[in-house]
Amino acid sequence: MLKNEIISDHEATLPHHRKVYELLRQHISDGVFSEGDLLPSENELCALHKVTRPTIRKALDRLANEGFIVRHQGKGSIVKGAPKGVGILAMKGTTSAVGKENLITRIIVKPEIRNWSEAFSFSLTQTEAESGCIYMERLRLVNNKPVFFDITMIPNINFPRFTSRNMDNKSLFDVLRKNYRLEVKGGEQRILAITADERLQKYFGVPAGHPVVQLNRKIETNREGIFIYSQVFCNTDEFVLSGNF
Amino acid sequence: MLKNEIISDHEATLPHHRKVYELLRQHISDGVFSEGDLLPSENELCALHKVTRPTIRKALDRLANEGFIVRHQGKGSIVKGAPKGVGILAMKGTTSAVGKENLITRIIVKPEIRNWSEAFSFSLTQTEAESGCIYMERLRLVNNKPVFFDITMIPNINFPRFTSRNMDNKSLFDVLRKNYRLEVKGGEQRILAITADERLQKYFGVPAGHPVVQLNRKIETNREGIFIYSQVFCNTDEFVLSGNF
DNA sequence: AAATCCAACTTGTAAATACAAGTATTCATG
DNA sequence: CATGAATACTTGTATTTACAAGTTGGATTT
Repeated sequence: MLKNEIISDHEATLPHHRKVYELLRQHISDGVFSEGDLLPSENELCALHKVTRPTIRKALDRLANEGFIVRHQGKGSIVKGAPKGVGILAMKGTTSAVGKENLITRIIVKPEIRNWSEAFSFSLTQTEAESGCIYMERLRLVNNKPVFFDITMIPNINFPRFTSRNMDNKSLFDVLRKNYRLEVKGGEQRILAITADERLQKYFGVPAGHPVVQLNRKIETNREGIFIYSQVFCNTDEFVLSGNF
Repeated sequence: MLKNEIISDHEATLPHHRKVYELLRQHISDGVFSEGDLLPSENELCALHKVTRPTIRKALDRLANEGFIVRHQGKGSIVKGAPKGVGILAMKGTTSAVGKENLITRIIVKPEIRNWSEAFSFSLTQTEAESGCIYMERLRLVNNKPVFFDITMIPNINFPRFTSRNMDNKSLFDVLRKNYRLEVKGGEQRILAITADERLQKYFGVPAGHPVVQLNRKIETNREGIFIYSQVFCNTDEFVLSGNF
């Protein structure tokens, strides 16, 4: 395995099945394979990545489990497209389809170390309360219209260079997964309807009394006792929150 | 493998890893193992079920993935307890815990055969549109305060005596599952915030302009092409919509 | 007595192999 | 030409073997 020696640190330590998973997932997301396409057969992937079938199958197992592909015995693995919203609500236009190119993220408060003020309506564990948190605020615009305003808080446990990372176009979860091996598993969410306060009126450009969806989420990760807390406000005038379950 | 020969048909056809999974899952649900317990080690399970480690690991993989257990390298697999809510939003009080005894369902419109007016924001398949639908409206009260108002529409495909069933205290899904073998799998939901119209003002006892969560859901079933459509309005003043994902 | 090391666990990764079962194509036969 | 059988794929299941890596507890040493 000469090749591994020249690969950067955090990638070299990834097990093979994981690397194959990441690559295929990337390719599906990037559209190298599109919906309905037949993935290369397991044996072809074996030859490609120079690993054995159990290793490839482990990668495909996960892709199938997460809804990226559907496997058919005797036929092959068919690309399903987007991941099943892992409970993370995606947005869906009521008028026209919205591609990724129309989504702009504007950072209101860049990631910075803070003390926990509160975790919305959720209670913190002691270890979380003791360490500070990384705090950020973002505004998401679709077709140049502000739709989401979200506040995210992550326990401050050894994320080197995190606050200096450029988060503009990357998904926060992607950064955490690829660079820090922090994987989102699931969580709890609470939904309520409120009327826009002054700040939301300003961000969304809506009058007082305008109804807004508020979403409080406590998201589990693969690290024991580490949760990501996020509060999302959504102006559902033109775009509704949409998700699979 | 003498043992397998005397096992009933549908169990005999299950692969080993699946049988081990089902058994362990049952044992966790039944409390044979309780939360925090250490599961038997993989090698012990191998000996117990007379299979090899990869087979056992495949069963444990799934249990871990579904949240029944958490695995720790060098330590063992720890029982986590209940399965995660499958995304169906339950309600959670902001003030005090709410038991089931405080939930009352009031039927506004008893199940009746109608033509499809519309499936909220979802599009209907042709077969659905051709057959009529079973329509019902319900109001749910928690501690005698109205919290949910929901409209449910089900394709009218051979549900004998359905419209004459008493739905007062039974869950709609339970009736469908037990009497008609129609099982709910998952689905798509769209969430938006609105202000209460006259009807909701009346039902919820709120003033005009009051924010309300609206939930449009298209729910998949085990029967191909058969979906249940439901529209839920929720007054989140005292109770918020809460769910796991 | 306390600290250290080591051995005996645990789960994680990976290979090589074999056969079963489902699907699609090809080719021979009617 | 149409039908059906053979065959060359595909994924599914399962074993065997080997070593890596994390955890625990006991024995040894200081």
